Amino acid sequence: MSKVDAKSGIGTAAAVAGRLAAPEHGLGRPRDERIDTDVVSAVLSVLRSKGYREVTIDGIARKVRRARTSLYRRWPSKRHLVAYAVVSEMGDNPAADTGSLRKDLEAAVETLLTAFAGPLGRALAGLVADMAQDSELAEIIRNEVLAARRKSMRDAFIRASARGEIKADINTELILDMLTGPFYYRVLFGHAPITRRMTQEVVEYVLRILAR
Amino acid sequence: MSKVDAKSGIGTAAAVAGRLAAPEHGLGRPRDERIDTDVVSAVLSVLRSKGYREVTIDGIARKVRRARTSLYRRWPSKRHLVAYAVVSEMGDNPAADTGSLRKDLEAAVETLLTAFAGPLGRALAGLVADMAQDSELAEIIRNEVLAARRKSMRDAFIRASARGEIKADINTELILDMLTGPFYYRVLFGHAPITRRMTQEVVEYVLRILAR
DNA sequence: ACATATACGCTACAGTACGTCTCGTAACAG
DNA sequence: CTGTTACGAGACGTACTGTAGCGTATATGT
Repeated sequence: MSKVDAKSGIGTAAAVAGRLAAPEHGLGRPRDERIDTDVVSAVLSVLRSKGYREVTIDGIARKVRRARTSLYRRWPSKRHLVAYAVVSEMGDNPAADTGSLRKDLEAAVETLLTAFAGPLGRALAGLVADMAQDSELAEIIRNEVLAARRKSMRDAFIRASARGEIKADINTELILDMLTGPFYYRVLFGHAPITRRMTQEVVEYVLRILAR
Repeated sequence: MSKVDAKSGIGTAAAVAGRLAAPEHGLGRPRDERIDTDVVSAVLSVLRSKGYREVTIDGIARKVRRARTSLYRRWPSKRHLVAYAVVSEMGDNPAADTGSLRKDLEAAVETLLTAFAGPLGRALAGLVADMAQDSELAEIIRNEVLAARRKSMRDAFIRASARGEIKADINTELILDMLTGPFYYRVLFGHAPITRRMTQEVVEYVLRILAR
C-alpha cells in the first residue's frame, strides 16, 4: 500500500489523513476540486445515515457520479478516505479558557457529546477496527483527531494547577482517560446513553479527584 | 466457564453467542465435538496472533482441516463465531469479596488488564465494529461479556455502601464507566499503555470520588 | 438387519467488494 | 502544438461471503 505523501516533511496538509498528493504545480490537467468535496460530503452523509460498513468506494463513486479510479487517485483505500472525511469535519476544537477549570472541562467534554451525535458517532466503531489493522491510519487518527482534544484539556489542567486550584502529583493522562474514556466506551458499546447530564457529572467527579 | 450448554434456563443455548442449535437428542449422526473445540481454539489463536480481520470462516476451516459447511452448520456468520469464541474464553469473572472496596475493585479491574493482554485485546476493535452493525450481536456481547463484569463491581459498591464507607447519591453506572472506560479507551485507540500501576491509580481516583 | 435421521466433506454457485491496470479522451502550461 | 496530468470506462484477478446439492458416514429405534 502506498504511503501517504512522498514529501511529508512534517505533516503537510496533503499528508493529513492519508490523502495522496497531487503534483505541485499545474502541469497537465488540474484535479477537479469538486470531486474532493463531493466525495467527502457523500462519505459523511453515508456515515451519518447508514454507518461505516455501508461506505464503499464503489457506492460513493456512483453516488457522486464519478469514476472509481478518480477516488483511488486521491486515497489509497477506504480507510484513508473515511479518515480524511472525518478529520476534515472534526478539524480542531475550541480550546476554551474561561478561567474556571470546571467550565473549561465542561466545554471540552461537550464537544464529545455533539461529535458523537454526528457522523463520527456512527463511524467510530469501524474506524477503530481499521486502526487496529493499519498502524499508519491509527497514527493519523490519534494525531489529527484525538491529540488536539486532549491537548486543550491538558492545558486547562495546567492553568488550574498554576492557579493552585488542584492537587499536585496527579497523573494527568489518566485523568484525561477517566474524563473522556466513558464517552468512547458508551458510544462504542451502547450500554448507556450519552447525555448532557453525564457531561456535568463526569466533570464533577473529576474535580473531586483533583480537589486539594 | 463456557455458557454454551444445551440447558441454560432462560435464553436457549442456541441463542447464546449465536451458536446454532443441534437437534435435541441423538437421532442421526451426532455432531463431532472436536470440531467445536478445534474451531474455537483456532479462532482464539488467530485473534491473538493476527487480529480480528484475519479471522475468516474459510481460513479457520482450512486450519482445522474441516469443511466450511461444518462451520456454517454451527454459526451463521463470522460475527457469531468470534462472539462465541470470545464468550467461551471470557466466561464469568470472579466476583471478589474481600471486605475491602479497594481490593474488590482492584481485583475486578485487573481482570481487564489480563483480558486485554489475551485474544480479546486484539479482537475487541473488530468486535466493536460488528456490534455497531448487528444489534443482535451487540446484545450478546453486552450481556455475556460486559454485564457480568459490571455486576461484580456494582455489587462491590453496594456492599461498601452498606458498610457506610462511601457517599450516598452516587451515579454508580457512571462510576463504573469511569473505572473501566479508560481501559477500553486505551486498548482501542492505543494512545497509552495499560499497566498494573494504572489499575491501582484508577481505583485510587475512584475512591476519592466516593469518599465521604 | 433395516429404516430413519442427521453430520460430514466436497464441489459448485452467485454475490460483493477490493485494488490494479489499460485505454481513449479532456484540460491545462509553455 | 507538445508534454503532462486528470478523467471516465471497463476488464481483471483476488478474497471472502453465504447457500445448495450430493454421496458417504455414524448414530438411534425397532
